[in-house]
Amino acid sequence: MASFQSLPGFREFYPDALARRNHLFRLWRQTARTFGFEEYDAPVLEPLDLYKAKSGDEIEGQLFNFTDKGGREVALRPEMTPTVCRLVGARASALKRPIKWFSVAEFYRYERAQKGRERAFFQFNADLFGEPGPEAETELIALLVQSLRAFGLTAQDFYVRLSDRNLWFYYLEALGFDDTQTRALLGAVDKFEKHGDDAFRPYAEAHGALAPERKAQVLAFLGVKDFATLEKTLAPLAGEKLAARLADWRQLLGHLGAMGLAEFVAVDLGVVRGLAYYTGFVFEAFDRKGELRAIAGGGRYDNLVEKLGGPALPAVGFAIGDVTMGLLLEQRGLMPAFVPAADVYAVIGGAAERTAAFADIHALRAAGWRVDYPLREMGFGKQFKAAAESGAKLALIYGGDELAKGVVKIRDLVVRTERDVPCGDVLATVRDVLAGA
RNA sequence: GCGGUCAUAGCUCAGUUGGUUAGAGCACAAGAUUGUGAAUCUUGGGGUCGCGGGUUCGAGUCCCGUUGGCCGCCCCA
Repeated sequence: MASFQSLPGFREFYPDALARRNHLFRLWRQTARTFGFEEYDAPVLEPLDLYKAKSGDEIEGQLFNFTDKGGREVALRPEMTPTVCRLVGARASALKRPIKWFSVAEFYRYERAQKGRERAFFQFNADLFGEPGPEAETELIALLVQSLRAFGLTAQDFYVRLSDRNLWFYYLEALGFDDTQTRALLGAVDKFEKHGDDAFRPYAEAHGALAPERKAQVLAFLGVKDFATLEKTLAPLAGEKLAARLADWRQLLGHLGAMGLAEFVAVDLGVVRGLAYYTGFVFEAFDRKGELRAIAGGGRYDNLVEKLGGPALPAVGFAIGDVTMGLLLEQRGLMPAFVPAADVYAVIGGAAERTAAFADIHALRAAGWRVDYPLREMGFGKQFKAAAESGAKLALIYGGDELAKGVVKIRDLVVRTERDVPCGDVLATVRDVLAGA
């Protein structure tokens, strides 16, 4: 047993685990690029104030933060949003619009590890800056859906719940709630799915118990699960803002439908996301069975770039975490088994043959083929076993008999045939055989 | 931060009311096998039984503490 353990919530990636992680990264990157998003990265360590400015002082309890040797208050990044807002804000006037950026990065949160939650984890973040209309949400939600479908997940496996904090504000304003009450009520809505009526207790303590008819109206809106019901519920509250907002909804749902993504998107006003900085559409991706934590979350945050010192710049973004995503893929049998496979395995007779083999081995590797051979001298039987286990398609046999004739024996390990090839032709022959296969 | 539960080999686990030198399967390695394939047989390496303390003639086993894993609460950007 090792004397030192890794820290709680920090994972070690042995080669098979890293192969699975890289599988996520590879398809995330590939998908983002097909949507025209560009990759960026930024420091892992940031000023503590960057996160306090965005989330308030209480965030400090959830951060890996410390004072560095220069007396700076710093924190390991717990998320990418403030950082990307700073990057984009600093060059906003020089960046071509729309700004479509993504990153794959590790984050750190000082929280208790649980299923689907670690203290160090990776996220795929995608953000679109500079577009105030629902065209931005269309792009982001389409990218989110495709980033999950790319792994083989279907509409039976996951869906995106779509909601709108603006509509909640309009609705509650029309019901006569002021801004403070509205924010408290959104907190209750956020918790309602999990806590039921208890979710309203903090509101009641601050503002007095809700009148039964008011509560019924809140619960009715919270329970809206399709667009027709949404329109019907809002019909009595006609107004210009509301009409324009419903037009945004129609456009967003229509465009997602045109992309063939309707079955992945569910209207659900029960989602508001706890974060106060979201300003419009919000969305979360969940597994259909409801067994796991959220797979992804995102929404519009039109005020954040300015709040963090940049120009006013509308933005929409989302993040997918690697932990829940990995669990879902394992559950659905969609995580491939990654077995490292060589292209060529060299079977080598003895010391003299070894010297002759090295020229070919190195030349093949330099040409891009993965070539393995036994590091130490070994019986032929064992070498052929190793060749088979290496996954190689071809074995190159450097035996005394062959070299005496000036040839190398090439064995096809799949169909089990052999032929002699002149020593000088090995590279060309291997290339022909492997390229043809 | 709070509560529950668990911890024996790389992995999955067994280990009797406390009793000699802690076991199995898988995995890994060597041999059978100095020229042909995932088999088989034989053999081997690998453990301060998470860590620390206590009770006892004697602790993997009982008690206390601690660390870590898992589950739930808080939180979840």
